[in-house]
Amino acid sequence: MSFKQELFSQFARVGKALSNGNRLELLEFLAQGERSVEQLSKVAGLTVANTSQHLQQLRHAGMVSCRKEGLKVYYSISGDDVIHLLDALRAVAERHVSDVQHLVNTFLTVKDDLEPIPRSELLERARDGLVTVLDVRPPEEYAAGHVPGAVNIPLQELEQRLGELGKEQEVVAYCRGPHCVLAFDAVARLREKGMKARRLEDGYPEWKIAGLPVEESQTASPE
Amino acid sequence: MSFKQELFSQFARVGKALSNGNRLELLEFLAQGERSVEQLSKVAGLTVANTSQHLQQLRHAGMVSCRKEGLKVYYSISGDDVIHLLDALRAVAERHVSDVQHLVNTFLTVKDDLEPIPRSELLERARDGLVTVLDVRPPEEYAAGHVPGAVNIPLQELEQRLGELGKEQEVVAYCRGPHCVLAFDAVARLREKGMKARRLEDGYPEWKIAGLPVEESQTASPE
DNA sequence: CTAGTAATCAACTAATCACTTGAATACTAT
DNA sequence: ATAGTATTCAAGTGATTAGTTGATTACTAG
Repeated sequence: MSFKQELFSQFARVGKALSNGNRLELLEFLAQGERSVEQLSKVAGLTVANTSQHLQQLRHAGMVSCRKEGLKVYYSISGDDVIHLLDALRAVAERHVSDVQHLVNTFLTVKDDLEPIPRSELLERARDGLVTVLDVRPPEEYAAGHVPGAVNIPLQELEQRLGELGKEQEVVAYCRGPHCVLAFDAVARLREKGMKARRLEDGYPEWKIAGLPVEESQTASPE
Repeated sequence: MSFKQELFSQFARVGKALSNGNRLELLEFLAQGERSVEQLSKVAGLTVANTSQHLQQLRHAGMVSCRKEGLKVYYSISGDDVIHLLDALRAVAERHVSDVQHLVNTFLTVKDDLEPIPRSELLERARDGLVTVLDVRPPEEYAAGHVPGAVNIPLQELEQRLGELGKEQEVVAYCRGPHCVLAFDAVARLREKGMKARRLEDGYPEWKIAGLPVEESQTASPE
């Protein structure tokens, strides 16, 4: 029954795509929207050639697709099922691998205080002016699409631009996904300054997939 | 930001667990219920030592847990989220990796005729006596739990025991999971004999997770 | 205590993988 | 054409992985 083995090794090809930390990081960035090879290589801290190789593996596993436009090649996640797969992977890692829990716990000062706010709640509370929505991703990613009304302050600039956020107002921060550290970090820093801050559950890709409204800036890269 | 890298490599550990065909096969068997190392090694066609090593990797990734009883060590899937992860993996592989589709297509004579029947439909149609439910897994797995009223005829015996299935009655076959070949094979053979046969969507683990009723025989291995 | 069984461990080989480097391709602008 | 840029290809190296084999541990039955 060689058919069986063939089949399992095809599945394993998808598994292999998930077996490397750098590839998972690339996938997390790609979950934001399409990106060029160069952008991805910078953000993941890899050489361009290496990034290209990883992307090709992901493409062979059917997880990303690419589109050539002029000189640049834009890669993107090839379907919502891939995002679901990534979330399922995260769920298992988070629930079972105690090291992950430990990492998250030690990174955050107080865990229980950091309950994320559900997506469903955010929209109405933002509309009522009860919270300020803070997008801590880099401007390019913000431009490509963000939660309506969100203020964009990249993490590096947070300390200087604290004034832009109301001292009393509760801040809800979000970033790339449920385990992107940016929002965790932002919340931790805001809390250090004595501000009320929470994290949005998950991140922008999940928000978008959930069918909630998004806003795009004019400088956005083409979708 | 070494925290980020740590985190991604923890996720990658789970990904690595999914990166080998034999491990995926072991997981599929484990999705049926708990199994001893020896059972698993036989069914996957691996040596006991090698099986043990794979199982330990899975355990490190938090995907399976084990329980020692006397001489034997019984492994089992450590949570429903693991089954969801496996399904998400399958979904991506199936949808995107054209080779898988090709494999499935060539293996089955006519694809469009082989639409699986949804779980929800099966129960009522079986109750009304419209279909015969056929479990083509080995007797041990059948004994450990099966769809109520299902007839157990392992694939090898199918040809001889054809008489047990009504000639006119439609047969719905199921096995271990959405891509276990047993049910595909059974349907193909029954159709060759001119019988009406379809596959149940997914397999037994998904049935059980969906909270649908199951039946257990007295010879079942402990759950 | 002894023999026997289930599982794991330890040491090893062949294969695969991640990453680097330098060259090649594909496209754009001058 | 020519130079310049983004990406891919090809070849090589060190690290990791899959699987084999034989020894070792943990337990049971006589």
